Amino acid sequence: MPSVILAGVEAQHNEAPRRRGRPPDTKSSETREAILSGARNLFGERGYGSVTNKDLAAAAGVTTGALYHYVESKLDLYIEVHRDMQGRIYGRFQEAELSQETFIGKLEAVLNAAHDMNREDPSLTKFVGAVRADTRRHPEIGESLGAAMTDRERFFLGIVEAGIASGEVRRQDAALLQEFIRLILVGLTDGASHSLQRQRCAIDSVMAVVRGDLVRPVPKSSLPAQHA
Amino acid sequence: MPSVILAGVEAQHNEAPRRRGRPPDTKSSETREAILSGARNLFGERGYGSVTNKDLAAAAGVTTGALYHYVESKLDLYIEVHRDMQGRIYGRFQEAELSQETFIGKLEAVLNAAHDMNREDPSLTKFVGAVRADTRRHPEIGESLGAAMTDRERFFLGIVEAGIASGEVRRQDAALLQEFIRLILVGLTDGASHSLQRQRCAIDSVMAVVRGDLVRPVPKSSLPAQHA
Amino acid sequence: MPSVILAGVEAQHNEAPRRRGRPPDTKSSETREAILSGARNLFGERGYGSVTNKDLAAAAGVTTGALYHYVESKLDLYIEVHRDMQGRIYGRFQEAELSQETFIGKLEAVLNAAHDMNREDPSLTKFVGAVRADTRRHPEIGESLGAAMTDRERFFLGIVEAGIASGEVRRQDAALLQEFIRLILVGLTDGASHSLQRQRCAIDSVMAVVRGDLVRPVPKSSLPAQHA
Amino acid sequence: MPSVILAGVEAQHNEAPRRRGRPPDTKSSETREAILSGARNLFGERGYGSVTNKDLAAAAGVTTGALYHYVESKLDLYIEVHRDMQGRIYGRFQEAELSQETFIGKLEAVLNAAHDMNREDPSLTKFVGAVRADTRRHPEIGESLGAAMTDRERFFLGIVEAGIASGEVRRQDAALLQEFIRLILVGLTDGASHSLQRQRCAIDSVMAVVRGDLVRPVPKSSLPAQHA
DNA sequence: AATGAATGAGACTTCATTCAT
DNA sequence: CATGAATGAAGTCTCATTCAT
Repeated sequence: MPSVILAGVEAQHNEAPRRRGRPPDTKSSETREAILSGARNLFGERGYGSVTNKDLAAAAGVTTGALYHYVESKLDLYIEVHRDMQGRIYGRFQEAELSQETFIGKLEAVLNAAHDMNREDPSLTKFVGAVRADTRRHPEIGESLGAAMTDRERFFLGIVEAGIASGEVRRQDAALLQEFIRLILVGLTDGASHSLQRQRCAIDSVMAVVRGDLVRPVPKSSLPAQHA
Repeated sequence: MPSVILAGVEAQHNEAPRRRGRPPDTKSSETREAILSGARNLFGERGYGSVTNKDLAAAAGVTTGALYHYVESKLDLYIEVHRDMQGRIYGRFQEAELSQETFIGKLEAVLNAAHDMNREDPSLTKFVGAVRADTRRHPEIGESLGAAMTDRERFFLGIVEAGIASGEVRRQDAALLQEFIRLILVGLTDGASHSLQRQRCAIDSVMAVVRGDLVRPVPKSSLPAQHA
Repeated sequence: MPSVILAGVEAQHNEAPRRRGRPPDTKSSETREAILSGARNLFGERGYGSVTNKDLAAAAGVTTGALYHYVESKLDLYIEVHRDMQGRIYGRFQEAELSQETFIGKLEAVLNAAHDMNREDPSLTKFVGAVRADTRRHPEIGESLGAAMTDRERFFLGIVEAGIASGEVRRQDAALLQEFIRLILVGLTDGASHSLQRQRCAIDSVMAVVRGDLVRPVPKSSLPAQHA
Repeated sequence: MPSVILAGVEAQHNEAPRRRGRPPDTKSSETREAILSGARNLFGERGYGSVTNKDLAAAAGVTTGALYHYVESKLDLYIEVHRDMQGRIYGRFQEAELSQETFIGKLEAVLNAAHDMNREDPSLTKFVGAVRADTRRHPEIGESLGAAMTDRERFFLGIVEAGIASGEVRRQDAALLQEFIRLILVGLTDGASHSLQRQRCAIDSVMAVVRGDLVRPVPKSSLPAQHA
């Protein structure tokens, strides 16, 4: 997590007498952190177009002019937030995925990890949920994001492969399953992220359906009695 | 001069600057249709905030001022499009739902109906997909939409109830299942609506998973999934 | 006063069977009357700039397009109303003036006539009160009104002359007195016209002051006022 | 680049298109002063509705956007100008009033003070004269002005009371006299403020009439005025 | 590094007027 | 005579961005 970007200028003086060890976090890097964090929040909540530079500045506790010391434009800030977000998320996802061996296990582990992160910092999930719409509404974003967006695809493709290897999934169903995952991912971020409880419930429902626990097709006769 | 619906295409300009006053051969109802249709397209594609009055006027083949003969404001136009959309969709959905008796049958029939409608007029589905984000980004929309938004909930609750009656679903799973439906609906409209083929595939994947055909848990040696 | 307010719906048939004698007032002339009357009201209440053509049309029970059958423009309508107003007022004023012989008598008679007219049709007085401001705010009006505005001056100059003839006023005070009349006229139309009661009171106060009944300078120990 | 106050004069354009960003040597307080002053001028001359943002900006030597650094809206600017005006006027009025003891003395002192202020800065008086019409034409103004408008009433009520105390006025005539003052005030601001000379003359005429010097009723043979 | 005054482009909206019907 | 759809110009306001300080 890169710390730097001191934009050439050193912090002019160290308030306190220099202590040993790690040099003090420059004020600059704190401001940068505040800007990114505030932006993630606002973008996630209201989307790129509805957030003004003034909002962004206020959320970071600076003025609009100051923003331009840290980013080149509002668009650039959005891209920065996106990059930062991806770094945070995929580490956790990878870790979760590796802890399990079956498709179902990996899927559940990853969804749980996503939920944990949502609990720790909801702005992250909300931002992810906003990206799709923003990309469609503001073509500049899609262009600037470029390849960054296919990472997710690759990641979940890996999980599907694990399911094939374990025998849970037939090779010919891979494409279908991947589509399904894409689908629930959209639902989980765009739709269910604004309430922790709701997201928890949604994840559980997905896992139940995937396990075949939620719906049992009635075999022959149309309306039989309740099953046990 | 309606005719259009070329949405966004400036069209080939009848070089001569239009005279003032009422153009020949206009029919109010056609223009109104052109405005609604163009707006549905644009809103669905780029969202409320990114579509300008100029865009809307151009898509309907009129000037921005003319818009205000038909609606009171841009917001009002959005609401109008929404109302129109609901009328179109729910008739079809109800019809589809009634044609089947099981939960799975009803679900599939409704999703297929949605897909058919998407094929007939993609702007409808795209608009539906845009509404959620727009509502979050522009509070005025949520306020004006009011109760109109809960209709969907009620409709799908009915389907779940049918599943309980038929024995496919346990009563205690109703809430979970409803959450699942919400989820895939979001995924199907927000995420998969921009490509017919993709949406078809997504619907199939959902039905396959729901039927238990897509994933078969390996019975014996599966590592237990941890839970946060 | 014009039947109407059916806004858009034609009177389908002339209720009563045609009577003999004078040909019926064409609908046209009734409409014209309605337009002038409605305009006088609106202009008097809100001023030229704040009244829209739509307001004017609605007040007359027609559509904006119809307005242009009767006047050439909004400005033209204003001028028309003004001309109509002057015709109505100065007949009454002249009559009142001629009924008295002294300056005080004439002044009171005229102010009373003004008050009577205000009672009969307040829109007239309100319109008069609005003209000054409108003229200043919209130079086109002043230009179109042209000489029409000096009529008032001439009229009141005549009354002052009568005061000189009767011995109530010294010739060298003529200019001063005319200025005074101008002043109270402004006050009586611009300021006091919106409440009949108030206008009555204002007129009485003016007459009382002019008669010397309202304020009696204290003869002996008054600090001399500075300034001429 | 403020400096100006040329109100309405486009000034001689420094041919080169202005660069973006903050111009050199700006002082916020000067610009604010220029905006208020220019607005007072324009509003006073043409009224709220006829003055555009572009006019206001040009009069202050800035662009329309810059206006919104200082006020929240055109309406807000109007209110601000009004507040500023009241502050300036009532100090002077109070001072003038306290310098005299009789009703006539106080009245003359106050009117003279008004005239002096008109000479020093005519925009002030013109603005006062415009307020009544603006309030009637634009209800928002009346609402925003709120209590600020009754101050004048209170002030002149005080002068009338002084007249009662000094014996110049009978208690039962108080209401009548107050109405008279209201009347001449309207006449003096709305009607006579656009020419210094005229206003001087109008004030003199009022004082002469109040003193009983201008009109002497002919004692014996006066025809009685009729009354409606 | 930070401020905040200022710009300029463009958004939404209103309105007098025109004109085919 | 009357309608009302439509125009086009103008008005109020917003906002990303720049730049002197």
